[in-house]
Amino acid sequence: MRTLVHPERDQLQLTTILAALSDPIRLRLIRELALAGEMPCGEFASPVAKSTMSHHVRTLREAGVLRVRLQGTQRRLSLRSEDLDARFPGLLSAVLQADASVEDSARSIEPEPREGEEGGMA
Amino acid sequence: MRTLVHPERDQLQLTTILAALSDPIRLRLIRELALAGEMPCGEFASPVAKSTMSHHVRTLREAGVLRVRLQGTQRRLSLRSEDLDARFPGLLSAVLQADASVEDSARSIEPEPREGEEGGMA
DNA sequence: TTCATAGTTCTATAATTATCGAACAAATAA
DNA sequence: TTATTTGTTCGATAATTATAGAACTATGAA
Repeated sequence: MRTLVHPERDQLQLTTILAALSDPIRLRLIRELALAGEMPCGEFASPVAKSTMSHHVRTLREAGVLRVRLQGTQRRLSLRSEDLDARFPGLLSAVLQADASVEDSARSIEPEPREGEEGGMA
Repeated sequence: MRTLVHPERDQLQLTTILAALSDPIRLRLIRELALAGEMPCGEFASPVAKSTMSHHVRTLREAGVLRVRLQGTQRRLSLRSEDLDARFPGLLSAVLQADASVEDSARSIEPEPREGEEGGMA
């Protein structure tokens, strides 16, 4: 129980990373991390239960988006910016710089309604 | 049955787009589109059924990643590069330029095994 | 009109995924 | 030692998603 599994840089998979980033809660976590540099898991205020948060952190870690460092009773999280930049140049910064206005916070509360298709066959 | 619904540029949502791009089949389609410019749905050789392909195209269209234009019996697809660039600068190009070596094609055939966690509590 | 082409929609199913609460585990403080 | 803090893991459930086949629709050609 000492080390956590993190994928190697050259094993990072684009689709896995995109999937990891496509969740509103995880995206918010990533953004806070980008600002804070390194922060403990629990510092992130989220509307979900502890076990759910644990699941999200695990998803991000296994995708290779962040690194988890054990320190005392807490796990300190940090973005794997260098690895991500090396393998997928520009991806992380594009995601971080993206306009976070309405959307993400909104989506985590209330998913947008499925648009009603207007047109018989399309 | 004339027009298809496409989200407006300013309604594009990052998480929705990332989710749309996180599927191996859809990612491959997007890459072909980026090369071919505009191409009919059916030109894309995929291992999935017609109805499944239709679902993927719809997902991409509703996310705002591509545009579908009706022409005769076929639907011509094209990337919404300008809209994407305007709203999320650098995102599409980062995804397109990403090393597509092993991973994506591989993942569509055989998903990578869930790594066995080694460590009691993490 | 009849047929072929291209794709959608419906229905169903299997697989993932998000979520939570309860029980557990490790490090540290009292 | 016992209790606290910080998080994980397990088991269950609900929601989403990928997939396919069958029936359907629209366009254009014979």
